[in-house]
Amino acid sequence: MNIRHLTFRLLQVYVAVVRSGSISEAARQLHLTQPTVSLQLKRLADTLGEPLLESRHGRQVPTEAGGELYRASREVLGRFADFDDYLAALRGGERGRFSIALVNTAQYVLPRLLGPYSQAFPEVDVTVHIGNRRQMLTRFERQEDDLYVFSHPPSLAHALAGRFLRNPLVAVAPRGHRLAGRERIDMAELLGERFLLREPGSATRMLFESWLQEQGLSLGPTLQMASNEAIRVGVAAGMGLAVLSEHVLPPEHSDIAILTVAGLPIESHWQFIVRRDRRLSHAALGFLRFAEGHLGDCVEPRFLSNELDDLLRRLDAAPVPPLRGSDP
Amino acid sequence: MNIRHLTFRLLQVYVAVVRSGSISEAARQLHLTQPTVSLQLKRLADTLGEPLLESRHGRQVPTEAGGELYRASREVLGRFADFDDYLAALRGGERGRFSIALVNTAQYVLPRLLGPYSQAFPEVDVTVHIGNRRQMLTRFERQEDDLYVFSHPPSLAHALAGRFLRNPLVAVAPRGHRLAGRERIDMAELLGERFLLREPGSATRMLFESWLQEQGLSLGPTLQMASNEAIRVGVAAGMGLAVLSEHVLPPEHSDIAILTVAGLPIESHWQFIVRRDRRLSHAALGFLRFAEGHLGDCVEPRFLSNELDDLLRRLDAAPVPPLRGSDP
DNA sequence: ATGCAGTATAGATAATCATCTATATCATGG
DNA sequence: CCATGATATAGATGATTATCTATACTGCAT
Repeated sequence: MNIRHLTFRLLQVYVAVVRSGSISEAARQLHLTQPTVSLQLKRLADTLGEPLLESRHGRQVPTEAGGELYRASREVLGRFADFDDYLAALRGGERGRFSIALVNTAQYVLPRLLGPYSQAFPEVDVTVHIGNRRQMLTRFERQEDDLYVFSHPPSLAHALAGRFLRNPLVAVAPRGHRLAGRERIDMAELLGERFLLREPGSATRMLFESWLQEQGLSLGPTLQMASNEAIRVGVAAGMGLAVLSEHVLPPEHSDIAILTVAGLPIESHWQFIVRRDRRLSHAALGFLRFAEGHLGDCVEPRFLSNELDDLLRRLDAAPVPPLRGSDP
Repeated sequence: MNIRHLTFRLLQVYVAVVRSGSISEAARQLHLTQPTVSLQLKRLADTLGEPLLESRHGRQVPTEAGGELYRASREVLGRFADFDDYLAALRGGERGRFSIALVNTAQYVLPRLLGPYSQAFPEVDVTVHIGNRRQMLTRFERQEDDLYVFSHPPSLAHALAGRFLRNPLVAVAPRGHRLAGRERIDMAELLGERFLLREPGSATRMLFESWLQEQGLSLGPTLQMASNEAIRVGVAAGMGLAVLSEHVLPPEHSDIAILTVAGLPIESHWQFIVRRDRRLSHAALGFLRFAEGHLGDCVEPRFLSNELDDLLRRLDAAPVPPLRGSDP
């Protein structure tokens, strides 16, 4: 038996004949002419090198070999029908996997979205990578992930972006700070104090520093800590002041005060970034659609800024990369 | 996904690529050129409508859909490899089925052959049909069986025959019969006695009657019984005489005497008959081969008359009917 | 940067396939 | 025995496939 000439179509035809017990009837069912089916059967029997059917009392009945072929065919066709279902689920975004890379600060909010999403799509494997802005940029350049969350995206030459959440940076001080509660503090009044800063490469630090530069200000003494949490706790403990994303503060933050500094909060937005040169996994697309529809249910209204519909529209329009996929 | 254009060959190629992680390497293994394999992959991805491979660090790695396709392909190819094994077993006669139709009298010997055979080929299903000559002729004409055992075959226009066993018909009488033990009895001396005969349509009866006709004799009173066993018991009980196949008599038959009538035993041979217009099942062929080789171990030497080698040779030479098989 | 190994694309060709119509053969049930 | 429905065969055709050689692109290692 030469498997090379074996076609799934051939098996389908054969199964139809065995089922109906008649070549002509199978031809009708398959919308083919009777000679076509006859010939297909002959080819099939030729490639297998065994007779498959006998006509008994006018009905086509499988021989010994034919019976086994029928069983094999049904299994095999069934397996590929399953595979087809799998593909459909994959395409519908109900199944599959995607990876998303978050800038550190975003990890305080994104779970609010990812939680309900993976509740709704339990068959999708999500991998979340977290790091500071610089690390995310590296991942982005190496095309390691399906989705990225940045506040300020890198060059959008090969990517599309869609804002979805406001990310205000506020100045914080320990609860009992002398300026806590005062209106319209001037930033210059704070420069003498020690500031707790994230590491270079952090988006929060980058935004803060460029804002300072715009104002023509520069900081006094600083202390560097590579984690928002550590900084928050540090501020509460009186180590100094800081500028942090409002998302970092717990809803009730009795040990920390937000200072109403003129010019603050620094407004920025988180956005989903999608590379245009990498085929977006169906699951990732499904997640974006989910985010577009359910963002309002997952985050506080004051942070809402959902421009994902626009992103999705542009993704639909984007030229699809070739089917074999490209290098990540 | 359009299953119509899916080929087993295509899956083989795909599996080779996934296994080796390289298109060029797969091409080498398959004795194809690299562009051929590239193109096959493209076609495969096109018919499935999903990218299947991504090149990661220079290796071809399946995507989500590709991984599932790989699993499906392996299962499916494995299933057909099994089917191929099955076919091989079928062709080797190690497996399958055949039916054999025996003239009544032959049922006393054939089990000696069928027993060891089905011991040796436990995977073969054998169906044995038993009846008198007339019934066997009907089955033969309707092509209902793979093999037939006759003493005198019907027309051999569409069949081949091979003798394998002597079938002497002897005259039997109850133990104490007046002629028991006498040498050279003349048949005429017995005609006054009642003869127990099989039914018309029986081969034994036919042979006996045509022998009588040759001798210019005719029987006196008769009694008809449709079974060799019944006749044998009847003779032992003194109901009359009979002419029976020697095979019908048990090895020790103290209650019955064989009369040494001049011109008896009537010599005949059982033969296997194979229709030439019906494709012989591999299993049946295997049985004939087994019989040819093991007949000597299974029956008493004095009955041996093995001409099956000749039959087998002629079977090999016979033109093979078309693959789809013909009507039984 | 340079070259190599791997991959993709283009263009060509012979083979095979799927499919048709038309016709012959066969089997079966009145 | 014949009419009818089922199957096989023949011949034709356009589409698809398998496969090649030649060449272009691409990314990694030197």
